[in-house]
Amino acid sequence: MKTIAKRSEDYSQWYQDVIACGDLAEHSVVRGCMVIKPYGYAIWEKIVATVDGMLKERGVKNAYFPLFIPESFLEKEKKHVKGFSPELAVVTHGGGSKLEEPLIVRPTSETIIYESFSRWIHSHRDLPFIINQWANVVRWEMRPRLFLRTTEFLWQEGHTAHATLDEAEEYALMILNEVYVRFAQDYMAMPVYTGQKSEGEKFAGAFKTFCIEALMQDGKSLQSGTSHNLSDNFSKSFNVVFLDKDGQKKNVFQTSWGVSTRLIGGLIMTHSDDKGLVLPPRLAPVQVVIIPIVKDSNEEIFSAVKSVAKQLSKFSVETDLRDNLSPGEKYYEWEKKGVPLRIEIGPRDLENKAAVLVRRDTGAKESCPVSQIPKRVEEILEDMQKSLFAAALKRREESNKIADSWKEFEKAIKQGGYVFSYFCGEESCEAEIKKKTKAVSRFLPLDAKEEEGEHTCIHCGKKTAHKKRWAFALAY
RNA sequence: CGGGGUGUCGUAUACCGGCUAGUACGCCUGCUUUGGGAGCAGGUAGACUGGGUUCAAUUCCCAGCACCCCGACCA
Repeated sequence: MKTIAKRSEDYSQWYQDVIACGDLAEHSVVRGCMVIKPYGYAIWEKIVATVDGMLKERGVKNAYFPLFIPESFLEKEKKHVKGFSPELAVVTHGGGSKLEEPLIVRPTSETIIYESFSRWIHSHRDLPFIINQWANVVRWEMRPRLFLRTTEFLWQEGHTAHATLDEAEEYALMILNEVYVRFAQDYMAMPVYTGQKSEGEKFAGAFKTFCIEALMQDGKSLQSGTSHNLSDNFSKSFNVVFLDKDGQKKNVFQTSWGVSTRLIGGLIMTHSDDKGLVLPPRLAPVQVVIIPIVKDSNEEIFSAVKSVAKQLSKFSVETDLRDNLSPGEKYYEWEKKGVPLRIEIGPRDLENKAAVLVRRDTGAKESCPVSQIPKRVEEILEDMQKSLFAAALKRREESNKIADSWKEFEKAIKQGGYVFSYFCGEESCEAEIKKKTKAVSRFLPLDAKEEEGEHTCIHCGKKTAHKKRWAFALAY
């Protein structure tokens, strides 16, 4: 039987074991690519349904653009192509002959979408223009890891055009705060910081990159979603112009934003334990599993199981009636799959007109009268959703550190978690910090208060531009 | 892409320059079982790929590929 490594002993192995034992995904025969198995894909489908719903509530419309992008398109935005060229997959042949112009398998779709924007947008009346697509993208990453960094991954990418820079910024932040933060915290139960990326860390071609960032159980940070204010960087290259109210032709200001299958990696590393996957109730493909404990009177037990399942029809319920497995084996199996709540019904319970409810996160067991089950299930799932978030938040807060000297900084980074320090923001300085500590700046917190006075960079000692401390951490 | 490591049934492993590649778990069939990884019986399935050395290669050598770890890259 495949066993799960302990987090404390081999975190990386633990991560892979949780995925294998949870039956989420496996490596494909193609380098760096994964096969997302039905149970793992069901989680993704829940993510898609929820995020898509949140976007649509905000007036976002879905569309679909080609997988292939002419090479010349990428080259139109210099920083963009420079940032992405090392990781591109290029198609040189099609239909048995060499292509006139190579096609890039999209690593992201700004270029091909903005070519369409240039033909679709004419007037200030067309703005804001808002499009999203759910798609696969390909980035030839050097070091793939299931869900966290795969050669091909699934995501949504939203693209907008606005009349002004301020409006673009506002929109980028709206998506970040109202969609990504809320989804991460309310559905994934994963606490996130919002922040702005440094020059060195921002998206290739962006004016500003905003992010949500979450702390994993091994003390590393995971960028879990991004929202970019692209300013008019791309609209100049792709000639996306509109006739403004004042009769002037102007370039649009743009945003792009995305979350990907990486979220599943974040979900795993936020909640799961040494027994396997732990899923927040709101994203669990199976929220409740009912396991009969069969003695002689099978029929009676089975009908009790079915009747309880029927009462719980508003939840995703699975009844495990397999007769070749002992109850214990079923417990282990569903625990590895992270099912939030297990209900056991056996002869003893039948006598008491009750069932045993067992929570996945705490292992707490309780006997519950049959008539109360729907209410209790609802309460427990809600409580679990909240307490998973609270536990993750507590873990993050307890590992947060402030460092105002280099010595403190080096020590704090080694301990894991976020380290908050003043920082000049310069790329060269950041590169040196990385060389010395392996840590990089993760973000300049959006909601932190500015502190009066002059501040100097933790590393180079230069006066800082911002009156806030940056968050540094080891990162995925 | 640089440095290191690993490739044996689905998983974990054993042995071996030569004989039918062994074991456990899994899986399949049947019966008996079922309150935390059940029992019996029968069955299924394997040397990453390609070259080389050799009378003989899963074993030794080389290359490729894949995975893992450390860097650089990254949602």
